[in-house]
Amino acid sequence: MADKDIVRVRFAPSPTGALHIGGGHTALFNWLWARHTGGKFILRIEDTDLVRSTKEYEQTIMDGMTWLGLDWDEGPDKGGDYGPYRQSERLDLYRKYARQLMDEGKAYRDGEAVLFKVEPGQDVSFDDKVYGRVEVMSDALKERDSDKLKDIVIIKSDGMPTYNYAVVVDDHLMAISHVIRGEDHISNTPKQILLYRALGWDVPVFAHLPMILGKDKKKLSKRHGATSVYEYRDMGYMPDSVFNFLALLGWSPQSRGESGQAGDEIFTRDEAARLFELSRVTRKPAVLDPDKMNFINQEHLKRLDPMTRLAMVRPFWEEMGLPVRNHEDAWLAEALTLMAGRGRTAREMAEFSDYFVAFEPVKARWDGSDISEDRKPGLREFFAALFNVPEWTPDALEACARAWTEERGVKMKDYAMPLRFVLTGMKVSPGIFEVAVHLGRDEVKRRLEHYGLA
RNA sequence: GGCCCCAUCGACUAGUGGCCUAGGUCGUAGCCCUCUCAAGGCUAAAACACGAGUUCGAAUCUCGUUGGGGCUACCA
Repeated sequence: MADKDIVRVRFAPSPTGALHIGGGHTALFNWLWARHTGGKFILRIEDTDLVRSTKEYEQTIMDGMTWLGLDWDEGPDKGGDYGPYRQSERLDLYRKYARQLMDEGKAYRDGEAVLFKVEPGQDVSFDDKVYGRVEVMSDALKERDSDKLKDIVIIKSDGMPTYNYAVVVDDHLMAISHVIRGEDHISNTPKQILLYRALGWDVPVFAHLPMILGKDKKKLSKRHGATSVYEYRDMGYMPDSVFNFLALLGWSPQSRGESGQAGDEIFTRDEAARLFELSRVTRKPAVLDPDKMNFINQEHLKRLDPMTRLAMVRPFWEEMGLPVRNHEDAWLAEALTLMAGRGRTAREMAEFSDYFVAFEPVKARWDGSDISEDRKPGLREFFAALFNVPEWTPDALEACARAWTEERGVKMKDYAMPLRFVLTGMKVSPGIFEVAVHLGRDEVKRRLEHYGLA
């Protein structure tokens, strides 16, 4: 069969919440492997938990994946040759194989439920692509605090299949070649292997991924702050950055050259897909480091072309209620170019550059009262000199300011800082002459006049 | 409790017996640059959990200890 060698991987979330950072990590590695090998990436919705699953969450998860740039080839919304892709729509399949197992005497009814009989003494070890050989005997599948072997529930009393059973039926029927999932599933694998064997099916290749932990080394949860990918979006992180950051958790690009130097850690999705190797995935659980996330985001922000950067920042300016529409896009984009390297997220960039969009925020945070009256004449003189510069460019303004202050034996700082406050209302900003030039003579004059300095 | 997995600087990691007086990145500290803050450049501090063994030689192999994590649901 020609299909035999093609890689088919899947991400199988439960629609019981938004796309979690851990889920995103798993989806990402599946995507990486599919794209690296030219295989297929399948999205399957595991909605057998009737009480917790909702269609809204299903959509939210798909939106989250799309935001991250993880496109799938087959799924509930796209269809495909192996559908349906929602477990709640595959109930007849689960019943069919449960019946087969019962007919063969491998499973039995217990009330409304169906249990699979676990026979002792079976070697259910497997070779994990990441963890290597995992040795387990079926005798380990015991009841808690007891030596009794515990049979596996495959159909629940409500008629729905259990996770361990449905996943086997679906992965086989959907011709999944590699099961790439979180390390927390390593203990479930032996049970699934038992089921594959009983059904007479080949087991897929398993590859478990290290867990993502919080700063306290505990499994990531709400306590740790942002846990859904949307929270990262709302904080102003770029999808490319979250992707890049997540890819670096449990994997690193091959060192390049004989120098032993590490490969570049800032990369695009396509570069990651090209470089990705399942064999280079780590086993150690990884702790999420917000500092590194910030750094990676800043790097991606820096590499953006001006108009795309504007598209990232604009929503935050709008959210702040600034009159973004009063300006040309190119002018706003240029303002953000001046901000280069300042701000680690789009939100920070928006907050640190609000004075370009409007004068109101400046007035709101600085009333000018900390400039004493006796300093004003000198400042007015300085600003007047600036306005006399024929060429309104950063270099010309700076040259003028430098000459003017040197001539009088005063510090440039004592004049540049007041100008900074007048124009931005902040003590930090890009080079103040660049800001002045970008705002334009008229606007600078208007702001100076407001503070009685022109 | 039982079973399974893991263990290199604060964090992410490179490393598969000699190339390691352990490399890179983030973060931290200092210096340079400088109208501020970033950015950028340079420098520094910072790790093989512990104990046995195998070996001429161990971060790398084996065993044990300790410490983490996961599973042990008619949740997924």
